[in-house]
Amino acid sequence: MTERLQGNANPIRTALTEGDGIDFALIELLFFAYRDFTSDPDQILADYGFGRAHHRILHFVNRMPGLTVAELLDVLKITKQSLARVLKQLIDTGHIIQVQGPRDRRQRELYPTAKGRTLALDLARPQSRRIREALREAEPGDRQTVERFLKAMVNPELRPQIDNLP
Amino acid sequence: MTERLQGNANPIRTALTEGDGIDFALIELLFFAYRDFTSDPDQILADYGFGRAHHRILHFVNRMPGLTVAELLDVLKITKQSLARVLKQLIDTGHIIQVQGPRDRRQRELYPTAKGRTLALDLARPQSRRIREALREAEPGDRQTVERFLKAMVNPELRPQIDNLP
DNA sequence: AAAATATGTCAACATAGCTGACATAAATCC
DNA sequence: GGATTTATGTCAGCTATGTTGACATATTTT
Repeated sequence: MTERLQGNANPIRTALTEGDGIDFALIELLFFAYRDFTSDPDQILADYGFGRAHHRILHFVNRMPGLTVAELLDVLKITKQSLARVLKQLIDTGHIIQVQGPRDRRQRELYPTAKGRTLALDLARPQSRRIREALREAEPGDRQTVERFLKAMVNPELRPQIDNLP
Repeated sequence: MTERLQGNANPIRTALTEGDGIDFALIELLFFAYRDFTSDPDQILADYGFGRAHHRILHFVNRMPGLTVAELLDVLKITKQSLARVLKQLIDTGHIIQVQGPRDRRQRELYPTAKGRTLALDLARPQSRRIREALREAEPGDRQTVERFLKAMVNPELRPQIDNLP
């Protein structure tokens, strides 16, 4: 009665395994795959003093040129204050430019410059190469299987975001 | 000659597409899938005042009970100072306990407590459920296709880390 | 006994997120 | 046409998680 006053502090020496009803294999594969997938662009970004946040903004501005600040916030799911700092840097360095909305002049349409387009491609290339390598020995239908799985991992209400891309 | 003194600042109005030789479909699917995959545990962690860093530590301590601090640093690829702060919180809250290494008494073996095991399971369950749902209408071989793809996305030299898990 | 190793700790710093409050210009509503 | 709403920007302060560098302690190895 005198021991373990604040809860059971005994070490558990057995490992959690698939036997516990959890799909650890895929949980861990997703973790490791994403870690290395993002490491490629991270190295390039470091040369510019940029981070992953810059990458995401640059990516979507290149994929959806002319999108507004509000639309970008919706895709990234961050606050405008958080976006502002990073976006400002991309504008100051001439990777992105803002154009006043033609219909609604309150809006700021975001476009890449030639410089921003080049960087976006430089960042995407090693990621695309990694994917190509990973699929090199895959069977014909495998690519679509992977696509279907990843899409099914996305919240249903957010899947339209994916379909809206070119 | 007077305009555009500092580089071409013209907006590019065309979108980057698959036609540019980049696998945007899978790049974006990985981004969205991972974003939502991590959102499940993030909500639970917030109740404890924990973040993703706590989750990763707790996960691997539960999957490899008795691993040393050095081994954990190797898996997580962070500095010991960064680990220390978060690990200390998990120890102070009774989720993890340290045991002096039996052979080498400099080492600290890390074990989950019953409380830490419970939380690890609570965090893994929604992720596992999401994966199960995503595979619900998959064909028999599809799971292995996805596993093979994700593993192939990991840096070759780091794949042994995956094989070392139970 | 000396050197190397495993861990812990202190201090200072950077990035990228957050909340809350407030400002401005433009569009919309009545 | 005045009031309200909307899109964006900005200031200030806070948090989480990472970094580097320096140094301390205990223990093992040489």
